[in-house]
Amino acid sequence: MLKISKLTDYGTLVLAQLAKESKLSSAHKVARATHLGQPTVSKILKALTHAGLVVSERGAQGGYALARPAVEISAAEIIDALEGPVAITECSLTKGHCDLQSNCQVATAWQKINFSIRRALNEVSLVDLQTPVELLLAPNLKAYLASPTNSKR
Amino acid sequence: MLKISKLTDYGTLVLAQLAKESKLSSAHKVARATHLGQPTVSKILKALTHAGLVVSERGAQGGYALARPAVEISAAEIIDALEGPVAITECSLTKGHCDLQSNCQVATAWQKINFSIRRALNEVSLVDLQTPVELLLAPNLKAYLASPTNSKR
DNA sequence: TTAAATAGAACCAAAATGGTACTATATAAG
DNA sequence: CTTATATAGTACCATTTTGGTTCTATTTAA
Repeated sequence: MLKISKLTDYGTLVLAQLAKESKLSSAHKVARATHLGQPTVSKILKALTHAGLVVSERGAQGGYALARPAVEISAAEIIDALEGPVAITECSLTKGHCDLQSNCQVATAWQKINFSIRRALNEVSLVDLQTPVELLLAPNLKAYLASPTNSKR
Repeated sequence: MLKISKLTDYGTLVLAQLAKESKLSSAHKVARATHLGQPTVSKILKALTHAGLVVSERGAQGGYALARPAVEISAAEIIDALEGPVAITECSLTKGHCDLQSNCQVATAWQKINFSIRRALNEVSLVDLQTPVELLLAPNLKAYLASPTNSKR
């Protein structure tokens, strides 16, 4: 269904919350602010830390903070951090019993589409994701949506 | 993981196969040509028929054929047919216990991204998907990939 | 009448997902 | 130096989704 998982969605909330704070925030605090379960928030923050999007400090008065300015955190990175590297449809016939190149080329086509989507997601930053109202897409996608061919909703 | 399911991938193979034929093809025949299991191919063809991408004729000598020229079948339609309507990350807080508009706006952002991806997929036709070698993306995405900012790699 | 097909539903195993729990470790503060 | 607070890491489990099969009913050409 080409959907973003709940975890990733939550992750965005969590990151957006961190972006609002200048100091370290504990998982507990973030959980309260986002209305999410604390264990879940912890899990997410661990993953985000592991991916390098967030830095952590252990011990009392410890917590989490964005590793970089929100502008420098992309949607693609968030997805990667929480859903693992984008697993493109792997050719299910890789085991050698596929002689029809034409078929494999089809698989490659999806891969390219996926790759292009990734590129697009690369251009969307956390700031865009938390921007309230307006269109927040990568420049070219913005233009794409604005083009007459695609404007009739 | 933002991945296209195997079924959808298979579906593309199946559709591409139908595109090669001018007459009706039985599920059995398509299965042989694509190296997929016949029951699986049948299931896929049923779904594609249900979605109106394929027409069917029952009885002996029956089979399936594309309902329209391959150019008029989009990647988005294929995904819709085999994975159901694109289920965007639904706001998990819809039940009313979410007062923080700021959070809900974040959810909306993903929805918009998803929507834009859909738009892009709309511009990719089955013909593009079976085109062997070259880039086969929607015009603006093509331009996007070609732009200097994104061309390294 | 029979064989070749699709239609439709139900079913099942395996994988992915969402969420929780538990143990270990680090650190600030009393 | 002890304790409370906090993250790190792992493992676990229930639920859902996915991939694939099977079975029955129906249609139609020969």
